[in-house]
Amino acid sequence: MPDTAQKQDSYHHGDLKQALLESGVAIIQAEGIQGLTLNKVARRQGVSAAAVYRHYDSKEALMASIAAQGFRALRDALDQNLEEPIVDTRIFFRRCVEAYIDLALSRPRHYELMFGGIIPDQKRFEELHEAGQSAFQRLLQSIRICQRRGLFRKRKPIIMAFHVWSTMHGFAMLHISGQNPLQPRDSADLRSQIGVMVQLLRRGLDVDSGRGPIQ
Amino acid sequence: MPDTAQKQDSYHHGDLKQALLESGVAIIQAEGIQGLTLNKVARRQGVSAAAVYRHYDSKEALMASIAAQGFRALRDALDQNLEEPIVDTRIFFRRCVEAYIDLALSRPRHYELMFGGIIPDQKRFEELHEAGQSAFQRLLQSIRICQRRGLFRKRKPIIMAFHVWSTMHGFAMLHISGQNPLQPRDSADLRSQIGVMVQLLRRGLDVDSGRGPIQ
DNA sequence: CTACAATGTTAATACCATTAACATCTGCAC
DNA sequence: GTGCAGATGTTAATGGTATTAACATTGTAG
Repeated sequence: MPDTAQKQDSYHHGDLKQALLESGVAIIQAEGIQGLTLNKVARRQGVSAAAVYRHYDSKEALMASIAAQGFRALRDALDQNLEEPIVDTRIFFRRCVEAYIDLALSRPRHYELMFGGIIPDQKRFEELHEAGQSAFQRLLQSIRICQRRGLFRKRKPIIMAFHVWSTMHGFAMLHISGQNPLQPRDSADLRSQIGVMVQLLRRGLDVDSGRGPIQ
Repeated sequence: MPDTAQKQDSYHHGDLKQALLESGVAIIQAEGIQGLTLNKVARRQGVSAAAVYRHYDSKEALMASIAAQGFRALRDALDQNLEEPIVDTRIFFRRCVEAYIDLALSRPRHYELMFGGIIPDQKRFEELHEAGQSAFQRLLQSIRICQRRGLFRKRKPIIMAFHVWSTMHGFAMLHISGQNPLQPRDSADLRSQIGVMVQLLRRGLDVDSGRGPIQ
């Protein structure tokens, strides 16, 4: 039997918890949040709906796990960028933003679950809260690198990180919900639009170039 | 009978459509999107659940109307700022951003309904689509004013407007969902955080000050 | 081997959205 | 005014939903 231990024709499933999570992700991608149903998730694994409750306290708890998985994917995407050797800081920053947006747009329904307010008090779910924090930590670290390498001013990095995050998140969310007024036709179009965002962000955050203090 | 015609003890309600909408808004504010139920909306008006279907095709259609109402409120907030005499363009822009954020944070659950992906294909609902467009138009106009008055560069205003919108929207959404890492304690704290955002946005968009072309 | 914990099952409950069939009211043609 | 048509309510039914309780099977620690 391969790594992912699975039993055939057995009363017990093997690793139902993980399997349910994967089914949940698949359903959300295919049918959106409204389409996610415990019955459907269970049926997909050939199991009764009540079986879900042996692994998740509620539908909400399952959704929280699905959302957490999304945050971990976000963290990994940023990590991957952090691991590559940095030759040009501007390119490093651009890749950071691209990694975020690409991930969000590649699984739009999943992203909506993470941020759409479907799960009210995210802090109630330990796993979800941690995953969210860890993703933000990677962004924070990326910002610090941009500061250290002289691309950004040396103000409180957490403030800058939140600003970058806001912009990326707003872009992703508006685009996903069909409210991007620029309506990019192809992926090259989208990429250049991301380029503009990166440029405007960078101008906002870059080192002072002969400008006086603000206001 | 006064303007808003209402009948007492009558089989017919008077203006049930509008009343249902208001109930829906109230429920969402109080209990969140999950708490919105046709039964509850109807009960609140002392009417059967089926009565709702005389005015809205589906629960989704009611939610679309509620969301549209939110977009109109957004439009009105921006309009109000546009109507005031502009003495300082920087202050005008700051007030524009403040108006947006204040409105979003004053009715967070409502805002989530508008943008959280709960209503999948917003363009299916004429009223909703129009309301969204009209709100964006006001933002666009505000940006044009900032350009005309020399605060912003004279690039395509739609690009700048979308960037500003992304940032404001991301800020509002992250804050609402409890993911603002700065955790402002009071409204003064929040206001200064908005101030930072405005400043960073403005730096990104302002007229070139001795900088060469980018990249 | 045996008892127990883990992990499945079925069946029941209460709520939900939606629809069909029926009831009442309002307004308009006459 | 009379009466009819359409608008706007009603109740009752259907099928789906989350959740729980009571029961069944299995893996495993002793």
